[in-house]
Amino acid sequence: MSIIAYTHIQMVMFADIVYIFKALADENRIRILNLLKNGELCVCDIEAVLGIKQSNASRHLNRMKTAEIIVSEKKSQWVYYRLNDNIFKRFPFLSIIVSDEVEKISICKDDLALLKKFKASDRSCD
Amino acid sequence: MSIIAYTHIQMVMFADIVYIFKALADENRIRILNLLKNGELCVCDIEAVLGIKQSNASRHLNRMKTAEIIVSEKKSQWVYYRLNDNIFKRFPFLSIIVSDEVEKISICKDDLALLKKFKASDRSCD
DNA sequence: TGAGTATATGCAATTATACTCATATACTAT
DNA sequence: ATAGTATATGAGTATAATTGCATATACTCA
Repeated sequence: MSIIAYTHIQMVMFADIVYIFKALADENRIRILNLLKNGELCVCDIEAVLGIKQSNASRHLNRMKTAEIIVSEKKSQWVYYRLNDNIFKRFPFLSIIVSDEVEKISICKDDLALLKKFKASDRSCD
Repeated sequence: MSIIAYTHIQMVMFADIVYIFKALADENRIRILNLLKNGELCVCDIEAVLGIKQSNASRHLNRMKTAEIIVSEKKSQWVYYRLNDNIFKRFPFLSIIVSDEVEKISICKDDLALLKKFKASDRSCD
């Protein structure tokens, strides 16, 4: 690895960071990030816990995927979404939000309990 | 001070945090926060550095004031805006954004240079 | 008091966002 | 192949956000 690699400073484009804040500026999407902090989930999990329409859940996930906050992986008929480790390393404040701030929100706590219940039920896909 | 004060856990309402993200989800407002990190400024400073209309600057400032990210103080005919220390203590990720992330954005560096030049000129109000 | 300056705000136009319904696509299992 | 399930997406609607212009308000200074 050349010395240039060590002296390289990663500039952030406005588009990147403003787009990230836009992605965070929605109650449903914060709730989704909260759900994803313990591992990957498919669209139907999120749809069920948040109590929103499938198309709506899919669009929120896509918005965060475009902002590179989450990534997706198709496994047979399901698409699993998870937090994008790379962006969390690049923007450390994101980790604080997902680990600390979300803890303070009561709906988010409820969501985690509901997710656990849903995962244990026979309505979950796995 | 009673023991209750020490055991009190501050819950965060969704409205609060989502509103903060909405306030951050705009290029002009991020640029304003960058300008304010070294101290208070009046509306005309911001208007000049960002090259936006006065009414627009005023509205962006008001949006962040409503989200409690900044506070204002009237001094004779000027209104000075500055970062709200309280909210930065309450939401530590805000400090990271304003100190670290904004550093990586080239327009923000340019803005600081422009602000310095503007403040030294005779067009500045102080 | 009157002119000038700084800031806020009503109104209107434009654009962006969130949501739903209906449908398309992709995959599974019989 | 066919039916069923999971996900994505086009179209339409409703609401919110951004901006500029014009104007109102508040203050200063001569």
